[in-house]
Amino acid sequence: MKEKYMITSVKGFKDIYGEDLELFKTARRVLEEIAESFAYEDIITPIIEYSELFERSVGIDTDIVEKEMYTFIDKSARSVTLRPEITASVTRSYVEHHFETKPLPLRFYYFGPCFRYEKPQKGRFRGFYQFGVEAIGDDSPLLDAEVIDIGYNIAKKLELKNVSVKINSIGCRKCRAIYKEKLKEVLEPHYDELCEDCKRRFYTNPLRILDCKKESPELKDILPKMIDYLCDDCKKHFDSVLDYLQKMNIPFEIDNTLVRGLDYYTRTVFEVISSDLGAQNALLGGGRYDYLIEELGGRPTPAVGFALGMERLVEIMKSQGFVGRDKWLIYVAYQQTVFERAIFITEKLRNYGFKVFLDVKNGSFKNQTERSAKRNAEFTIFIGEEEVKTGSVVVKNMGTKEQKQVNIDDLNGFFKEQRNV
RNA sequence: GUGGGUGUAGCUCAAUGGUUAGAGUACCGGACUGUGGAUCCGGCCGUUGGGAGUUCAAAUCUCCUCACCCACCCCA
Repeated sequence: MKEKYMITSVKGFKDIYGEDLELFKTARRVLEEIAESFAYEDIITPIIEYSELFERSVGIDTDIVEKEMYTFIDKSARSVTLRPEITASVTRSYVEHHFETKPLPLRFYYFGPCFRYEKPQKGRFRGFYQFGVEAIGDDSPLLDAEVIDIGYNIAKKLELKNVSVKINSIGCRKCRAIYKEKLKEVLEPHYDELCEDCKRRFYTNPLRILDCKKESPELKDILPKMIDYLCDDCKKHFDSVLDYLQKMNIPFEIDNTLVRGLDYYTRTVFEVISSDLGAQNALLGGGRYDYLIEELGGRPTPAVGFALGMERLVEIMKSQGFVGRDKWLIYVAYQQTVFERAIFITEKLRNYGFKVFLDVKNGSFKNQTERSAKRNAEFTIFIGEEEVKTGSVVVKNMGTKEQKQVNIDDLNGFFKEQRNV
């Protein structure tokens, strides 16, 4: 009871257990099934990488690299980092193992923990799990649409309410550079009207001013739209992605203010957002990253993907009353005098594949029935001297309170049948 | 890094600056060895997050600090 010296989990890191873990596991299973159904292949990469990987991929000027990485010097004096995201690792792996010699595009999905040293709040932690997909080696707009389709299917399969798909194009390095200049040109006369954050953004990342919530609508109205500045190829690509989405019956909203904070994105960017998430409303986010592979030393290779926050997904499922609890449990109540029969039947049922609870406490049947109820068992089976004589057990359905005598040899069939009801 | 909110028993919460900080719930035991989470009785549970100060007297007032939550920034 003395908690003075209690050691807690590290700030921003959480234990996952109980109901949350059930949802977590259910979600993970569904995500992987969907990715597999799109013929994506699993890949596991290390949770630690040389720091340079993220500096070159995520971008040296981004918040993630500037102040959020768990970076340290290992015993051979190399700078290593706990991964803040996984796309960089997958592309590193692609280059390192010469995956370009395989039939392209390659399609991967991944799942694992990530680390960012941030101030925790709703939907944001220092240790969190990401699921994601990456399709590498083709610039077809159909591949963009396919990746978005996976994201949309996740929401559909898990019956998520209040979610929507937002999409935008931020162009390639040619047209985005032109757009940035134009944006600054228009903003310059209004520099003094900008909020403190935007004054900084004006120099670091002017695109960010687009989605600032503080700026006046009048100012935003005069800002040029990226779509109007896309080069012919980017425009064609974006229109084609939208066309595919329509043909695939995926509802979406074009959001001209959608820009993303990682440097590697090009052309298509998208998010699936939920109103159940608070300020951190993005369930998943991603886009195209056509320059990343060559940035990491590979030959120029276009790619597209997204990452999804598991904790956020679980949060949505919880707020929508999703039940993931596996309640299938048989509680064995027995009289102490027939323990041997009880343990025999228990093991038999376990071998049949059922989840069987054998209490270490014995007590009266009343007592044991109470314990069974507290454990949320679906069934209680009673084994006493009478049952031993007749070679049967009494099975009680704890939900309906019905009970019936079942011959020991019929138990497997009986419970199999119950499970299918 | 910057703001705001909250810290009292495992959990949910009480307690005008004034007895030994209390309830409910959970847990354990008994009533109770052939059937439901009940009821009754009993037990266990606190350096009031931590530290300093004001005061005859602090859970309560002041300051500092820590933790959690929420928001900004940014992101999954």
